[in-house]
Amino acid sequence: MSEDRTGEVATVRSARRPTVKDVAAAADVSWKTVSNVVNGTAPVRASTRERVQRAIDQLGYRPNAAGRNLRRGRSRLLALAIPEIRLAYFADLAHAVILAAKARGYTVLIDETFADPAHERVVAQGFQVDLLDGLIFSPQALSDRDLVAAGGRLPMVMLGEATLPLDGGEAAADHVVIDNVASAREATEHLIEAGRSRIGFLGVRETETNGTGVLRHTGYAMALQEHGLPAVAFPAPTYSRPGGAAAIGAVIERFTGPDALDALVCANDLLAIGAMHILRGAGLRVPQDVAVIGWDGTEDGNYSNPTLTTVAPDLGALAELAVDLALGRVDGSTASPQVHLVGHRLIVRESTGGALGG
Amino acid sequence: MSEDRTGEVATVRSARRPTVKDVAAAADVSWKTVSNVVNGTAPVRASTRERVQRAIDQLGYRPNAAGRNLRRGRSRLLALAIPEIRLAYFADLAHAVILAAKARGYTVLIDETFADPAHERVVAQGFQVDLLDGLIFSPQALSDRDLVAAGGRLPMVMLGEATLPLDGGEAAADHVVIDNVASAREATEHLIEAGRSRIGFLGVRETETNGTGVLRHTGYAMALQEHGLPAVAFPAPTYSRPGGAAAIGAVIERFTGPDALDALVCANDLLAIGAMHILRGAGLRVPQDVAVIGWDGTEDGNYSNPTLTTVAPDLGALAELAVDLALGRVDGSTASPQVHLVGHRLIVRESTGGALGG
DNA sequence: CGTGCGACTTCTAACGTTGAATACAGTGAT
DNA sequence: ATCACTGTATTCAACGTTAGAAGTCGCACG
Repeated sequence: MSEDRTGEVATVRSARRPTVKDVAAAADVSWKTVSNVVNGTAPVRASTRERVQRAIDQLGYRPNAAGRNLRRGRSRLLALAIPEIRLAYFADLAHAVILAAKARGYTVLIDETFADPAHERVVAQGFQVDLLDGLIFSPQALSDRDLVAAGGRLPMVMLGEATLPLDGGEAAADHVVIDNVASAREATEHLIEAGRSRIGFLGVRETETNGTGVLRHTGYAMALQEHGLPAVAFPAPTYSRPGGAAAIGAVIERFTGPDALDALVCANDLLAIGAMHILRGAGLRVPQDVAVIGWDGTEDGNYSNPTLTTVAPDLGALAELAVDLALGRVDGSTASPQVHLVGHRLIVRESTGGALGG
Repeated sequence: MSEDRTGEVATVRSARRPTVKDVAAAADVSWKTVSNVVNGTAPVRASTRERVQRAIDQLGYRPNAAGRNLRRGRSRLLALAIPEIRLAYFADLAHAVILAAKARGYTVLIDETFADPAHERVVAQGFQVDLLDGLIFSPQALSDRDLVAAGGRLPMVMLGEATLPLDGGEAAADHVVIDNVASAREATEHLIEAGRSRIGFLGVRETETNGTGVLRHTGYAMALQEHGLPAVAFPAPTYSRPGGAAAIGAVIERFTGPDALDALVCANDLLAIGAMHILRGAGLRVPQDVAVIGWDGTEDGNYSNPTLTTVAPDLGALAELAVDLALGRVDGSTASPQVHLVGHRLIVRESTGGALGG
């Protein structure tokens, strides 16, 4: 009850940050008792606990993370490495990962790799300084073998399969992905059922041999082949709106004339939106002249004009699984690395003939 | 030259993480020399440095952040607290902050507050655990006086003026903002020059008395008053696409009939896109029937249909200034808190009669 | 030949925290 | 009164790093 005269629970600010010892002195107990109060490590008499708590509030004490981490050997920090946060899909992903991590008492640190191989290598090694408990990685430039080879002791979970071995070989690290081939088949079947027959694909990249784009293209090609329809693929420089615009701008003549394409499967929503932008500029109507479909289920597509049909991954499940796998390895699990599939669903909207939607 | 037999620069992985002492043993030098090599603290002979470096690479040694931070009293971590990363503006902002921080040797940790007052208070106190060197905060629920009062010893920089005192009083913390009143006047003038006379505003919020939305509304109202035109404001539940859609959906009759509004100033791009979505659903054409303008300069607006006129803040400058201010206070500057303005520009696109654009 | 310098080592201490082991009451049973 | 016991509270040591001081060694230079 030795409140100071200014009354209330006044926060006292001093130059130096208070340590557990300052609190101990203020509460007239040993610093270990303060630690026990903070961490619930050992039983503390109610009256003592209150006294300590009051001192903590008064001094504005908060445990120092460096000291704690050093002692505990854990930082409760997880990094999420993605190509670029401005891409809506990765923002959605980051959001889901942040939530999943927070639910488990972890904090997320975001690293943008810009698909730079050198940077990805540094990330795989754990950021030059040993700070993290785990890493969730959405690589773009390097394969998972490269990364695991470069990699350090850090528990690492991969997202997307820029890195997935096509040959069915064992994964070098845990992966969490949607079934890209299957979803691409569904998406393409959807267009065929809607009566389209000259269906293009946008989003292969020269530099990739087994990435997401390649797998989606594979599913697309399988569906077309089953129906005896012709396939045609267009490369995209980047998986972005400008990338989609540039790619389609370069081949716009394929959408006019007698053999004009009447549908376009795009490797993601951004490419689709960039493509639609150019199609519109060329006087083509979506979906009347060209049906368009994308991936990722970003909110954009629900408000675009026309609204965009898309394959939406179950990001919540993906993030939770990724975080659990990473933290599992933090706690010493040594289960052999696996590829884990999470769900997806096709959301039909205007761009393939669906309704406006909400 | 005591390479092991497997040759090359093989990465050796052991159970325990190597420490500076392990490296020292491997390189046959004192641990102090290793430290000197890592930090460049003292001159080391080139040959020795190489030997140490080889040991570092071989063992995969990376300095332990906890130990280092504890000793140095710095973590080189900065937090960016924003309402939600999925909102494109905040993703753009995060990107800019991450870049600016990285250029200064800092890493960014992102916290989503969801505009929750309790959470914002915890953030202002520095996250329960003393981990950060500084905080860049885009508050939504609380005023800056609340936050500074709740706040701890952490250098804090505010973005946006959910918190800016209207009375011209001294700021309680550093702020970095664009001139919202002026930019709103420009935006509104732009519509007036384009011949619009019944101009609505979307994006006031009941709970705010001096936030961004309020300031933009102020500039809007000033411009209309100067031209003797009537003003009408619509509240928005959230600054999001669904928020904009819901808000305009509720007042859609104001856009039809004899007194129909012919322009809409929206407090941000997301509201504008949500609004355009509903207008389209109601059979109204943008810009022919209603001109629409937003804020933030997000990429969406450059690919929407129609493309969206917007006020784009200079995010690069904003982020750099914010980071510099935060780090300045880390290094002990005690300049009195100020409001710093950064530039903005009006980008005219289709939604107010401009061209399609790139 | 000593002096001075560069390169390195050794030693000490400290950052703030917490697990383990230990001390100390007070209580109740014997 | 003695002993064991339980509930509290304390002391000790260690996590990995780096700053500083002081000392060692060899070599070049005056």
